[in-house]
Amino acid sequence: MSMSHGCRMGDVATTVQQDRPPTPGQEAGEEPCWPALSEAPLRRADAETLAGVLRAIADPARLQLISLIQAARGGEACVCDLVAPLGLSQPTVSHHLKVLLDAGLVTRSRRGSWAYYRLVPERLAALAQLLA
Amino acid sequence: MSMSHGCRMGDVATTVQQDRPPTPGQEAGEEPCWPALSEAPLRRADAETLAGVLRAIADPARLQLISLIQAARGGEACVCDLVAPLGLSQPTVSHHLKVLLDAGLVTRSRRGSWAYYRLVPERLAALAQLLA
DNA sequence: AGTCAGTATCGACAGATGTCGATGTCTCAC
DNA sequence: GTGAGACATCGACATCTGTCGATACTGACT
Repeated sequence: MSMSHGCRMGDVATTVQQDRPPTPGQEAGEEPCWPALSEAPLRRADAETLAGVLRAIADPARLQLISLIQAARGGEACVCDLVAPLGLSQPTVSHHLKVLLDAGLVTRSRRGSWAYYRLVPERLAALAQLLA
Repeated sequence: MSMSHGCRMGDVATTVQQDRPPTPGQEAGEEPCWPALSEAPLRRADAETLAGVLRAIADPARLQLISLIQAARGGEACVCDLVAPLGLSQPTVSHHLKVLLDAGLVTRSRRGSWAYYRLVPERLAALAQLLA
């Protein structure tokens, strides 16, 4: 009870994380859905969850990362392609990507020694719908 | 030049602020518009601007404030109505409201000794469109 | 005038966050 | 196996941020 909106929340920091390369068909099967901002008294716990995801994109470096990944060939980019445009150190870029990954906004797939990051558009769309 | 998107940015922290009560017809005349996230290489300055607005809503207390204001009678609420539901001190609530105000997400109008806050839906909508 | 209620600002503090260099881990090529 | 390259993690640091109590401000009502 008390969850009037018909979608499960949670898993802000414990999402996708598909590190296993042999399971590529797993996709983002969970519909990304949060309680709409307009649903009257937003409970504190829900607000924390939403804020967690929003905080992930409320950073200039991470916004640039999202922009760069989306504009990249095939909609994916490896870390090595992102370090130079951002003008930040490789560890810092890796850190930001992890934040986006934990928020479920990007997925990671390793090919060889490269790690390719890809957006999860449903997640972004859900966020957008939330504000509208 | 270099601003390919046809809308002006800036004024993240120096917006609306319509404190003058005798000018009520002034509304949010400025169309709230930012460079879409999909417009290829997001420049650092633009990313900072966007992050500034996003950071304003990336906080549980402020999300609850937005929710409460929207749900309030007449679409507006005074500080006294917001302190109790949030479970935070009055100065803290005032602080959060100022953050939202500086981001242009709410407006303030004083009537008597009360300060009524009201959402700027266009601003929220612009933010939503940005992610979609 | 004086008082009081509603808000805003100030100063201080603890905790979170962005950043880096150093180091660890993994994969491929030789 | 050795080495090199790509990436992640760790530890440390400076800065930002949320929170509060104390205080100042503002308008209304005696």
